[in-house]
Amino acid sequence: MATKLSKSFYTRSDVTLIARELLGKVLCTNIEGILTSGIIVETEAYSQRERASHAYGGKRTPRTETFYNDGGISYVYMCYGIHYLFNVITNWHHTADAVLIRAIEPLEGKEDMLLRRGMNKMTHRIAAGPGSVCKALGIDRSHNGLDLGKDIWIEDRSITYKKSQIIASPRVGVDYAGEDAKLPWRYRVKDSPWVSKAK
DNA sequence: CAGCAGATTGACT
DNA sequence: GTCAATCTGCTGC
Repeated sequence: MATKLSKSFYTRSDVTLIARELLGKVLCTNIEGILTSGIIVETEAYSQRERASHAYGGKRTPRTETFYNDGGISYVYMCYGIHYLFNVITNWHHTADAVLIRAIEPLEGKEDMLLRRGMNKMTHRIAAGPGSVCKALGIDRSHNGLDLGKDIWIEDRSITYKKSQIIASPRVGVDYAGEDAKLPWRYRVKDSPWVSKAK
């Protein structure tokens, strides 16, 4: 049984709750006629209340405009000039919260993921890490600010993890955020070989 | 308008 | 373990 998550899933106010609930959901893309999908096994929460977010303190710049929409749309941006990172905007249009998808376990379209990644056999690194996820699923800047539903969407296939299987830890790569860098807003599935390397 | 730093990755010493 | 790759958008002059 596969159901697309409804808008009301994303517009709730507790971004860390949404980040946790997204574990086990299935991220699907249909880009250039190629269907690929995978179970979300690692996420991070970002809120305008803390400095690690681009939209900290409600800051508005051309790049963060996407945050100020209702939940349920995509936020894709380029980092280090090389990698795309895929986020889901949550909360309502006055609050700039988002969940970063960091790792998936491939389901459909594995061959195409390998092709996009330039790999010839399936390894646990195929979509471990936010840049890798985007590359494997074919997500790029043109998918920024889209409603989740047509090219990119998330399904509930009744996969759930127990609380004891979900590990919360500090986020990586956000040291510049000072004290906020210590918030345990990174969530991953315990013992999953598909998550990115823990630091 | 120039300079800089970044929610990363993968190749190399 | 260390470091370069490479582009966008923000900050400051």
